[in-house]
Amino acid sequence: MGSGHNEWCFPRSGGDEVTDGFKRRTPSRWGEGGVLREEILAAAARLLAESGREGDLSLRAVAREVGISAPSIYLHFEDRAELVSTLTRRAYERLVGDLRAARERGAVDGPRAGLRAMTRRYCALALDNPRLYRLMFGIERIEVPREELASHPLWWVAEAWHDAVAACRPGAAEEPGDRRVAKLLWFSLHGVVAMALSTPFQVDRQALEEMADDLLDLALTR
Amino acid sequence: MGSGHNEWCFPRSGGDEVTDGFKRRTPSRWGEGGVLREEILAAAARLLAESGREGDLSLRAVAREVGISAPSIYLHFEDRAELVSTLTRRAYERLVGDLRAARERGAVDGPRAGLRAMTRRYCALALDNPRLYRLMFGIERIEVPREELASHPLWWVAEAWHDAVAACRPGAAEEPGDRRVAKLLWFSLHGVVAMALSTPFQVDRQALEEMADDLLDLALTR
DNA sequence: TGTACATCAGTGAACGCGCGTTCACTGATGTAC
DNA sequence: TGTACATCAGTGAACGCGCGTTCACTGATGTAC
Repeated sequence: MGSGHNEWCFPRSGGDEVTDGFKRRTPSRWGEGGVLREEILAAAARLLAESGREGDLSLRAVAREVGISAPSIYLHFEDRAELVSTLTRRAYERLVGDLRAARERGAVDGPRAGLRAMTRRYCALALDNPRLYRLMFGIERIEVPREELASHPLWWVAEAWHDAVAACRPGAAEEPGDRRVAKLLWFSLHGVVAMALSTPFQVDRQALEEMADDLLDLALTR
Repeated sequence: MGSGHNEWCFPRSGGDEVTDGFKRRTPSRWGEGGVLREEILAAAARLLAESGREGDLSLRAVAREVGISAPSIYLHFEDRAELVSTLTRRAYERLVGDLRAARERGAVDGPRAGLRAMTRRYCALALDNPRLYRLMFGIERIEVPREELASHPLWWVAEAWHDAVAACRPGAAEEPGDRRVAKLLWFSLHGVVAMALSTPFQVDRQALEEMADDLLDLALTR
């Protein structure tokens, strides 16, 4: 179904099942404890991608998926909350990186082509990683704690959009206008994507991209 | 904070605490069992409005809120799922009714004013009932069972938008165009509203309405 | 009008479950002398 | 080179919790005769 290269989850390691006789995971070498930390994050990402929302992601399930005991997770994360927040933060980082890279590639044909490429990439990533998209934008947390407001990773995403939009509107000086347009474009795009994911309306990849193109035209025209 | 008339939740009955000595709820009269059913739904709506997502809404909490024992709920609902689905279905019904009513009131100044009124109402309802809005549109269920697809209440909402948009574009004949525009408008509006609710970006009522107006202009222009 | 009985609305106690987290432990890997 | 010890990575058993659901019950309200 998917072309594959858009997927953010990690392949299962797989070799472990063969050595089923071992009860214990052979401990990492000294100083290599970090390896397990990554395995845990990968397993959590896999579970999330396969089914469920953040709320359904349990420490015990993650431990099962990795093949370790549940308490082992506490060697690498303070608690469940830290695991989840690490997962989300990485998702945002990766998203922003991907968006910027896509824009850069597209921008060889001009800033507008760059923005368009970014828009398409956004759609593709959302369609290919629906649960991860929901984790980031699914209105999971209606109230964000005050102290997180300023440093919230969503601002990085906002910046990426702003940069891409500003490049298309060289009528400089009026920066607030750029911000406004960028917000409108991104938010609208989010709406289209979110509705496409929540499914009753069948929106295939092509229809989604058409709507995205429409939005882009509307936002930049006039 | 809120003006009040937009809120969909129900006031707590309140009198019960006084008669704290009673252990048992005095049973309803014969044939009046339905009363408790409504109380249960109201309590569930209240809990949902005050905090939490659908997943956090537990039968036991609802029972506590109503002041009855947990098993009593089974006299009125098959199981938890039926309670929740009843709640959601009503939310959709109410939403559609409200949107149509708002449009009708606004339409005395023409179809476009009607659509505009509907748009504003949509924003207001979402802002005043964020959890309920999330219950309806929060991408809670990424995969909807096939058999629910055709009869999903979201289609009612889609119809309401389509009707309102079609009235503004008397260039009849091209019905697919209307559908397309209606979808784009609604989905975009959803995106703006959803982002406003998920908070890191402070979008107040006025900013939200401005963005909504922009979307309306963009969707209907050209 | 009185009495036996059916019906209805609601209850307390208990079930088994998976969860996050804590605790005292095991055993391999490294270091000091 | 050998031995005692510190350190590190990971574990099994147990805790208390709230949950959805089932069960046999209670007691008031109505009906039949």
